[in-house]
Amino acid sequence: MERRATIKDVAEAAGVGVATVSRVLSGGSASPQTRERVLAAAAQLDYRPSALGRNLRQRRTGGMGLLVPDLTDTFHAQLAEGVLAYARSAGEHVVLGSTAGDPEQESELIGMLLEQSVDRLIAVPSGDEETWAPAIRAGMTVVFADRLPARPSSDDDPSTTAVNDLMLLDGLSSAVRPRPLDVPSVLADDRAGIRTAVRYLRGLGHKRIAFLGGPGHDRRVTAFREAVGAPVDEELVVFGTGSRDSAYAAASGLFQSRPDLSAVVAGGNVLGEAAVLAARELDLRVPRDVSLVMYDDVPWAELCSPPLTVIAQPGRDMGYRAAELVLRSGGRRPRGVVLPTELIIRGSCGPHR
Amino acid sequence: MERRATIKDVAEAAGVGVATVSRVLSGGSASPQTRERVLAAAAQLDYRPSALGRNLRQRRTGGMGLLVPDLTDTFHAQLAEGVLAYARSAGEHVVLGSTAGDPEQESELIGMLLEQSVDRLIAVPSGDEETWAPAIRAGMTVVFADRLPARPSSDDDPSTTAVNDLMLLDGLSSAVRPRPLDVPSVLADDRAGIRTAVRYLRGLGHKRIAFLGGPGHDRRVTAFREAVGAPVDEELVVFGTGSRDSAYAAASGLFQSRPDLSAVVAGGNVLGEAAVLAARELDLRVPRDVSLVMYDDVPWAELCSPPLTVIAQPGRDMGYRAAELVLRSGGRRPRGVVLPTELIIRGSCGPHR
DNA sequence: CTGAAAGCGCTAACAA
DNA sequence: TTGTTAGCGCTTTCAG
Repeated sequence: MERRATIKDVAEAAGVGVATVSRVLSGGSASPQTRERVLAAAAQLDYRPSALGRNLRQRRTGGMGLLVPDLTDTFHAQLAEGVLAYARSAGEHVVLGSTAGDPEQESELIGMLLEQSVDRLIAVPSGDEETWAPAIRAGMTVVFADRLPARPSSDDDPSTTAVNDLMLLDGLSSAVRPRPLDVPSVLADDRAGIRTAVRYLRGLGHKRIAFLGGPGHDRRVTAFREAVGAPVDEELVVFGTGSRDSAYAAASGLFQSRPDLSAVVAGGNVLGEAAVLAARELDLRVPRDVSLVMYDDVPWAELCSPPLTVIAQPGRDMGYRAAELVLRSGGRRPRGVVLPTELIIRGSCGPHR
Repeated sequence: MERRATIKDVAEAAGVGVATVSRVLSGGSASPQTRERVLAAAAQLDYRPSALGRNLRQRRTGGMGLLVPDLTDTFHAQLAEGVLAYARSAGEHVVLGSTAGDPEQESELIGMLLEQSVDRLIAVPSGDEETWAPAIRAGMTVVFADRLPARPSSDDDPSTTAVNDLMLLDGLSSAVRPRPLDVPSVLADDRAGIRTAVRYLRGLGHKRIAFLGGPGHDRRVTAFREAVGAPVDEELVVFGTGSRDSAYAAASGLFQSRPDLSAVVAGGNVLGEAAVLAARELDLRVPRDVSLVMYDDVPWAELCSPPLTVIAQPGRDMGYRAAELVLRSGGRRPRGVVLPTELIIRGSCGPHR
């Protein structure tokens, strides 16, 4: 690798000082002729400013980090494409990490980004607020996408609720709970999406509607409970851990333990996939025996027979907006964004029989 | 963002010189007690060495770049997951770019990586060898995955074939063609995969087998032609440009213009998707009216009715191996790797009728 | 075994 | 408008 030209080389070639080169190249003021000469010299030497020097000087790497649980989940891929699209238009780079939904890996990746001085980060979080506190404390600009980190359970670690004698108690509550992270986010309107789906199924005559959830689907479950109304049949609310296998296990278990259910709402495309597979395996026909609506619109939803009715969320847009937020938050702390979902009716839901 | 501790802070706290801290932290030699004190001070200050300083000093950013055409193509997502997995295990980071199959964007991204001094790059290339020459010349270690850049067409630019009077002609051929890029690669055994698929279809009695290709599928088309044997019915070999729309158009056009075809081999999962959609739209039943085998095994292949027969290539492994290659090529120029494919027979192929 | 010092390439004061 | 200079945080000779 032959040494690349440095700013010094350009300065010499143009017969000016390095500062002038820097100025010209970053659009500062300079006399037309100086500018001309610098530009010529730079072109001549095929000069490309090194981000290394600049980064060190400015104590920060440009670009942004992007942390998702799993790229083979098409929704995350869509989100990533959105982020990349905005980043490209802004001339910034993206450092990608995939966490497998594991808070520990997430922490490590945050640490890695910190080490690289990447101080902007978009994440589909897996860990809870405790996982994320270090990043915030370190001064990273963080934007959450698709979901928020869980509040740490208040009785998780009793020792933290013990009175610390150096701590100024404001006498409000005995359980001292940190206040929620103040981080902007780009979310889909899960509540509306789920509600619409449940109402749709209700309108079709379904009474026993199940919810198949995964990690990070808390807001969706809550919306589901709310939409079906009390009393909620808790056996009809089941969870996988994020992997395709566990999603399949959850779906299959659900179908087998509650053959009386007539519809299921899958909280994400991996769970929807599992539901279709499990139903087929158990010889349940969709929608004859069971109606299915899946969160996430993905290209293959249309390939199923029948094509899947879905709650579409704009994955790509969400990524795009998140990147926009994380790059343009100039000191301000913009509040998050909630994007609309849409119920796309295809063929996987039928009347209750 | 409160200033992070620097190596200097640690040195002071430990009462040693910065060089000593550097040595201890990178496993150099030091007396046990010195080491102890440095480690203690570092822990105490929560010191994390900044990659910025190190990078500048070593004139290179660690990590690697990864360029793929489109992450929502599940194969690329699998590949990316493989790369990320190896990178994580090696403690390296990954800068991701998506090119949309556009050589120009690819060039820009290469430029961006060069600017960041990322000198290792894994790519599913879209541009031809000319696009890639700059990266190689700049001294990047590149590894191609899934496919190789096309050789530039020799009659592309007639001026390059003119005799340059400063050029030493070795008198071999009049058309001076640059020799192929010497870049290691991780490929699937396309030839075997396609051949197996074609033989399988032949065995089922199919005579008019079509190939639905996309950008970068040259090796697959060649294998296809070879497998079906001369004379090849050229109307049965059609291409999309990479987008889902164009894939659909190609598939639909193929089915409509040649209703006599009885089987199609899709060169990638996006094309397979398009074929399924187009067939359904035209009321062609799979496999009754047309048999389909798709390159790439993706989770949704099993969701189709009937489940798709596929030529599986190990996307994740390919990414993993590529990352391994790009990181461990210590000066050596390892030859590439070819991984086996597997024909997974599901339900989308039937006997010719 | 350890420390002092010289940069890596760049930008931002500060002077001229 | 320009040039000079002082670092950013780190590694790495080179002396001691």
